[in-house]
Amino acid sequence: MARKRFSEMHCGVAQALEALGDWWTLLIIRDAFFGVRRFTDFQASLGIARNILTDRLARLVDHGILDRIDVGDTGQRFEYRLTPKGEGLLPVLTALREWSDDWVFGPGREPVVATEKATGRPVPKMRVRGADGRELARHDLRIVPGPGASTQTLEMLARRPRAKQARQT
Amino acid sequence: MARKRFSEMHCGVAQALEALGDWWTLLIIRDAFFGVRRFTDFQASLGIARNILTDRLARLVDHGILDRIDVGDTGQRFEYRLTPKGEGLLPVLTALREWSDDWVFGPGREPVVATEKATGRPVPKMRVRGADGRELARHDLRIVPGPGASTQTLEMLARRPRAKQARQT
DNA sequence: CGAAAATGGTTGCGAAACGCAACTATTTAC
DNA sequence: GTAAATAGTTGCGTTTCGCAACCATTTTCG
Repeated sequence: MARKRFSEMHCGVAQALEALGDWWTLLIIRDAFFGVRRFTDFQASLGIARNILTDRLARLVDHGILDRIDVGDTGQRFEYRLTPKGEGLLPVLTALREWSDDWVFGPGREPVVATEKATGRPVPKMRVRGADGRELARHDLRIVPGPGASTQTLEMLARRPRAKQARQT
Repeated sequence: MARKRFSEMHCGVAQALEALGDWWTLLIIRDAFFGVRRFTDFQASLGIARNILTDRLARLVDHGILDRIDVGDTGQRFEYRLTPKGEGLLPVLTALREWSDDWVFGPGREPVVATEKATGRPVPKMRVRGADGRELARHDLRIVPGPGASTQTLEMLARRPRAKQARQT
């Protein structure tokens, strides 16, 4: 058994990772956001092996992230298009891109910039913000059980993690 | 050759994926955000194989996302802690969790909820917003070359993707 | 109409990655 | 001083991945 499945983990991050499958998946979705729809175009754009691409596309269709529709007039010819669920991944892709803009490329070295089509102005960076609009950092947050919390979730949240400071209580 | 490397792709999403490596990596980081710091605790929390955990932690340290620090008073005892670069992943984790809240669990079934420590109120969902604060969807965005654009980037952006509509020009 | 190219895959093979269990070497607790 | 905890490493068998070759339709072009 090579890959462990995350589906049984009752955690949003794990569930998202389960659906997105592996790294190729997000690159496929990125291409889909750019307007790529055809098998051959994904393959040429990403350089992914064809059998893997077949598998990933099928998995994305199973998860309701892409639709596979026959656009052939007489015979069949397929296109893969983002569903609303797939389009909902825009914040995920944006967060990933902005993170590498900040921490991999660095300011002034961004390979691409997102702008508003209407105004041409750059899109401000996405941040976690409170109800008052102020940016929140890790320690400003408290994760509490939600309406769908399982016992597994509860015990995970109850666990007080050890750290060096708390060694001699 | 099993895994293809994304490092040579001049794309922010690909670069982020390169650094984050594979799915375990983000779960490790999620645990780190929850306060987990010890090898054994990561292992117990995730159920990850120990050799894989060793590899992933080392890779995260190489990428500057975690620091491995010796907290031993006499001998050595290690802890892995998020660096600022690692803490910068908060929007990525948040976007993933919110996506599965919206599309996997559904409203009213969220396993966990992020609240503001100061007020106790739930943290509003993160969205891509324009300068005027309005939410932007996929088609409101235009991706243009940034200051660090390579020829590879330019030709990718120049490519007009085929779609069924454009078949008979 | 007929040949060639494009499209959208599937199959087989070798290499790399993964999961599991066992083992090890320090360090800490009792 | 012995036992347990910590932080790994090693070996082995299974799974997945990348590559190249192959295949069945469908479309294009002369």
